[in-house]
Amino acid sequence: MTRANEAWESLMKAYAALTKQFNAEDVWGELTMREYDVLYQLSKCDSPLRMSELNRHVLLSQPALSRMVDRLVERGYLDRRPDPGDRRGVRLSLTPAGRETQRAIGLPHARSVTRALSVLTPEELDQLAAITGKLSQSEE
Amino acid sequence: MTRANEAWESLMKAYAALTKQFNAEDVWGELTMREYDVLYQLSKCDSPLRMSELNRHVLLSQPALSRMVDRLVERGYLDRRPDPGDRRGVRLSLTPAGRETQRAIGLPHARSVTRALSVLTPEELDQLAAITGKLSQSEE
DNA sequence: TAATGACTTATGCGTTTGCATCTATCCTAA
DNA sequence: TTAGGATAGATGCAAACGCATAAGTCATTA
Repeated sequence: MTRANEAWESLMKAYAALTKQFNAEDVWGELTMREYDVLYQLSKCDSPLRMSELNRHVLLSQPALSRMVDRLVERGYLDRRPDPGDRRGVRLSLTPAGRETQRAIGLPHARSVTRALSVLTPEELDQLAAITGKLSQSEE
Repeated sequence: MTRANEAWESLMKAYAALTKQFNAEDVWGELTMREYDVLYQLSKCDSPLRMSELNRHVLLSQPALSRMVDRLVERGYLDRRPDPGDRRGVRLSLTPAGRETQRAIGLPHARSVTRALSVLTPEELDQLAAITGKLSQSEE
């Protein structure tokens, strides 16, 4: 077992443990965690996002994301309109209700995250962010 | 945005990017990545594992795991038998075919992992393993 | 400008998932 | 010993998923 494999296994284990814990918390309201993730990704952009771009940040297949967006539009959280510059594509953004819902869930969830990671020192948090940042960057 | 939240987001992003990359590689044969994970977890234990114990290591709901085990038993990868000490429970282990399949997939996959994490120095790999280890430990 | 191939999103379809619940067994204490 | 609650795993069912592919648009080149 190489160092790299141990590190990856440990990362997966931490991801699974934390994800399960966050999922079990009673903060998600009318959304699933995956749906919240879509709203969160959109909340970070002020200009509308392309489906394909959003798909890069979400752990879902393209068809699954397409249908999840369907449902979120239907339910009034998302605005989907044709991209004027490229008629193949769409531009996605949060509706006011979507933004509101994202905030309402994001606040308590952010507190859970802070609490769960409070076993790490500030230095360790910085190291973790730096190292994982390096990993996702190398994929592009 | 606190340090903790930045670290968690960066961890999620790295997990998503790497998972997608590994999933796209042509090493999984007749298994999905999730199924492989079950076989891998079992390959690490020499004594049979309880379903509930296995469930702690896998990112699946209890019913979903129960049925996935069903299918893996059906397909000849897993052996499921009643636990003699607790008649509510079952004891899961790999069949020879299951062990063989796990190895056949595990080898090339481990190489992919090594390659993907080769952007990190040995020190960074150790730090990553230590920090994420601390995170999953604090959940127990 | 017409043809070819790449790209973006949507849809058909069979499989898998999660939630709620059920059954069976275990454990504790009256 | 037996009633009540906890725990382990399985099952019914609707919702969501991934794979393969379709439909529409763009970009290149002949």
